[in-house]
This record gives sequence, structure tokens and C-alpha cells, in this order.
Amino acid sequence: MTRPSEVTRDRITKAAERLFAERGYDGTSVRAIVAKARVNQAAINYHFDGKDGLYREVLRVAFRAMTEDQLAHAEETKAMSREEALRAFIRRQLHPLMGRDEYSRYMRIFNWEAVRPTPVFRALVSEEAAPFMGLAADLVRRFLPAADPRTVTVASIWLIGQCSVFLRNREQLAQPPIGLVLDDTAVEWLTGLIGNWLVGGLGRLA
Amino acid sequence: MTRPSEVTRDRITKAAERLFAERGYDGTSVRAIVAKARVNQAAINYHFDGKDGLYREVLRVAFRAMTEDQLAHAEETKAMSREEALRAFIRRQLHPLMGRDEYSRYMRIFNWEAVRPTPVFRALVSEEAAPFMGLAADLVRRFLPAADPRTVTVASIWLIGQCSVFLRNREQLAQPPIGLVLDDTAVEWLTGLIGNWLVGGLGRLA
DNA sequence: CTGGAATTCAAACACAGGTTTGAAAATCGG
DNA sequence: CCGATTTTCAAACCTGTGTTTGAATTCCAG
Repeated sequence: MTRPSEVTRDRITKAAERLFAERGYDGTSVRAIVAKARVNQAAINYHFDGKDGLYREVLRVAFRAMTEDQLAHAEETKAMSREEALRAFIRRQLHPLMGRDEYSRYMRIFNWEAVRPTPVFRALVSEEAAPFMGLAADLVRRFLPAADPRTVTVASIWLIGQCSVFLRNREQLAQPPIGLVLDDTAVEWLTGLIGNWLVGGLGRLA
Repeated sequence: MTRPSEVTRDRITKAAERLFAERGYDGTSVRAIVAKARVNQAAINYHFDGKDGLYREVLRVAFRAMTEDQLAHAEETKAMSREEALRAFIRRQLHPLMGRDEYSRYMRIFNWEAVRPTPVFRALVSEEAAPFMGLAADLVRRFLPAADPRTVTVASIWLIGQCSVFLRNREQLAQPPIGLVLDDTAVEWLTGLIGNWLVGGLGRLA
């Protein structure tokens, strides 16, 4: 990390993360990034193999930050009952709602992708999402042991979607008429709510 | 309308509306528009004074389509009680939720603007929104006769925001876990709900 | 030290995209 | 029909932007 080249890499990713969050991929020029990072223009190509590669790296960091917590607790989940495990999953999924600034930036980047996904994003998700999706699929299978793979996939996406609605619209939901300020107790409450919907829903989905 | 130049204008706006909705302003090139519209490249500059002018025109049409209904019924609202008038306002505001395809496109365009507003959008809203905002302000003043102008403005924006949350997120809200399919009766129900929130809120805002 | 590898740098390249141009074609009132 | 006006057209222009280049500099193991 103290190696001089690492400093350059770090400056670039920091600057890029902020600019991508603020202006989106298309709205951010390489020249703007190098200016903010105070590095040479060619550095992005040298270190990240182009703007796409840099964006890919930023997305990867953001994606992992949003999923690492979930993956780290995969083992201990297996000892729980399926209902407990489901609620633990949802709780960890909603956890970034109470997090630090960088999570807000990550959500902003994902929001850009929600309006119109970039090829880089699609590619990353299709490779990087596998372990995380596997986690959700395992959970689903505990409710639907006889379901075919396609059903499990759909149910997994559905499960994750339940939470992402609240993650993606946090800023809007915090405003009237909803005024949903998501502190610790509110997240716990929300977890119970979504948990009940899901347990009911998954029972009927088989 | 059958004048040949009108045909060209119409083809361009039709094509542009679709492309802007699909890819956003930055993601849509002039060359893509003229290809879809099957007109010459210079036509956009000739008829609309550039890409900005064309976008402005598309936005204007979209904006007016979303407000014309409201403005057309301004007179008859005055005869109602303030509670009736408020509910009528909300009902008309939510009306596009049940509308045709073009409204979906307009909402998509506005959603692009929600992530990061373009200068063209900001400019248009600041001039074009006046009569519509005036309508909302009149309504607010019936609840807050003694409020200063700044309070009326804030309250008006707030009033409109109540509805736009549902308009903007319609596609997401229609999916689980909310599953809010907004047919006629649902809009009526939603109108009552928001109406109650607003009557209560405006009472306390003074 | 020192010599090869890694890194930084300024400049140039290549291309996409918005706009301009000036001529050609179409339109339309008289 | 005619002449002026409007409209269309292909081509060029110009700027912004992602990338490449090759030399200069810095780093670091031996």
C-alpha cells in the first residue's frame, strides 16, 4: 500500500468512485478523473487497462462491500432454523442502510446502473454474483426442497429484490410522505415485516 | 400538420422521445435520432436549433402532458371546499398512473432527470412550472391563509412530492413486496390516503 | 552502486458526436 | 409557369474524449 504505484492506484479509484457516483459512467471523463486524482492521464490505462477497467474495479469494490458481510456469515447460518436464517439474511442485507458514506456512493452508482445498466456492470454481476446468489439459493432451498433449479433462481432473485427496494430508494423513502428513517430499531422492524412476507410467499411458491 | 416540414418535425420528436426515454440525454446521439427518424442530420439543427432545443421540446411536451389535465380544471376547483379541491388535485395528479404508453416514456425521461438533472430540464421547469405551481400554491393557501410566501412554496412542493413518489416508482411499486397495481379503485384509495396525510400535515405546518 | 524493471509523463493519435455550411431540391403564392 | 422562400442534403468542421506512444524518470533487488 505504501508502494508508490499503489498510491497512484488508490488516488485514481478514490477519485473515480466519487465522480462515477456523482455523474455516472458516461458523465465522467478520464480527464476529470486524472485531474481530481492529480495523476497523469495515461495512468488509468497503465494501471486499469482503460476507463472500462477502472469502472469495473470500482464496481467490484462496491459490489464486494455490499456482499462480504453476507458471505462471511454463511457458515453459522447453517446451524439456525430456516426462519432464523432467513431473518438473519434480511437483516444483513438491510445493514448498509445504517452504514457510512461510502455505502451511499455505492448505492448511487448502482442507481445509475438501475436506470440503464452498462455492459461492464452486466458482465461483473454475471461473474461476481455467483457466490452471493448461491447463498440466497441455499436459503430458498430450505423452504422449497423439491423445487426445480429455475424456480430456485427466480425465488432467489425475488428474495434479494425484497431488500433492494428499500436499499435503492432509501433517500426517497426518508422523505415525506413516508419519512422512513432507518435506524437500528427500524431496520429490525423492517426485517420482521419482510421476513413474514417472505415466509408466507415462499410457502405458496412451491 | 400535413405540411412536409411538419412531417419532419414530427418524425424527429417521435424518434427522439423514444430514444431519450430509453437511453437518456447523454446516451442518445443526434446521429441515432436522425437514423431512426429517417431524416437528414442537419434537420435537428434546422428545426430545433440543436440537440438541446430538441430535448427541450420533448421535455415541454412531456411536462405539459403531465400538467394540462390539472390546469384545465382549475376553475371548477374554486367552487369546491378546500378538502374536496385537495382530493380532486391529488386524483388528477395520480391519473397518469392508469394512462397510456406515452406516459410511461415521459416517466422514464423524468427518471433520468431524477438521477442527475440536465441544465435543459432545470431551465424548463423553472419557467414552465409556474402556472402549475401556482395552482398548488392556491390550494395550499386555502389551508394556510396567513402563511408567508416561502412557506407556501415549500408546502406546494411538498404537496406535489406526495404524488410524484408514486408516479416515479410505479414500475417498482407494482412488484413485490408491495405489489401495488394501481387501477381505478386503487388510485381512489390512494387519493384518500394521501389526502388525509396532507390535510393533517398542512394543519400542523402553519 | 547499478542495471533492468516498473512507473510517470507530455504529446499525439483516432474517433465519435454536435454543429455549420453552401448548394440542391422542393414548395407555394401570385 | 415563375421566382422567392422554405426545406433537405452531403460533406466538412471542430471540440471533447479514450487510448497509444516513446522517452524520461523512479524504484529496487542484487
